[in-house]
Amino acid sequence: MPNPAPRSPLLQGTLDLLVLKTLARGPRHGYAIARWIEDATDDALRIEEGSLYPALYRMERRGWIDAAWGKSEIGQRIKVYSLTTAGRAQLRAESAQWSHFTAAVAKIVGQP
Amino acid sequence: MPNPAPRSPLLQGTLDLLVLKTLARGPRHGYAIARWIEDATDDALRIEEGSLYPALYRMERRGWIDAAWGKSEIGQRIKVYSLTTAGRAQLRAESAQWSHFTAAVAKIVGQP
DNA sequence: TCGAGCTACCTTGACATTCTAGGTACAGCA
DNA sequence: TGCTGTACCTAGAATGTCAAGGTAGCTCGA
Repeated sequence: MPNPAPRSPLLQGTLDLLVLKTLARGPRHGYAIARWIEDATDDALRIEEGSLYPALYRMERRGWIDAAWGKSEIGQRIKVYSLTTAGRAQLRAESAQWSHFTAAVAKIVGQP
Repeated sequence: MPNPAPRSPLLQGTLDLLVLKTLARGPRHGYAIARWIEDATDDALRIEEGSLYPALYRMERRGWIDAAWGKSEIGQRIKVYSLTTAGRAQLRAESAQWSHFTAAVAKIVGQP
């Protein structure tokens, strides 16, 4: 008896790349990063907060991003993230890896 | 102190698609599926046996593939997998999902 | 003034998947 | 005889994502 299929976790391993690339356009706070990615992809990519904040924490721990507390225009406390030099290198590496990977998948998937 | 980065798990969620697509070319046994994917991608994709066999078992349980014991040309016992009708539908669905997803990522990643 | 709704952050626990590292068995060959 | 390659399998650990909760403060309308 076939079990139902859960939604497939394609985002796995790509979230870091997306966040790094978003921060490459300039510093942003967490919530804004998620909103920007969703907007830029017409909601094709939805970033859950339960994935985002652990990811940001992880990347900070690895030295790819820096965090600084600040205030939004309306006075809310926000945590602003920016790319470090190591983060920039990581972005290049993950970018290359991503295109390498998709090219390989295309060799299998992209044919009759 | 920055921690080292482990290799990122890009394959996550894509293995099923790769296996389904491989089986769409005709029945194959597990080991041969892995070899074929590695060959077709010039070793860009490496399929570990510890990932492959659980994945095959999973997909069989979900009714996407059928398994049958057989013998290789040199008399080794092999387990030959083939796509079911449900598997063919799943392949179409995952294919569509994959191109949808990569297109969305490209919107973020693929620009200056 | 009270509450609803939004921004913004965070955490816990469950879950799925992959990988490492083992294991078995047998065939062919040196 | 022992090595290499084919072929299958599994246990345990690690990783990452998600659902679902929570906090706090601001704005705006009733």
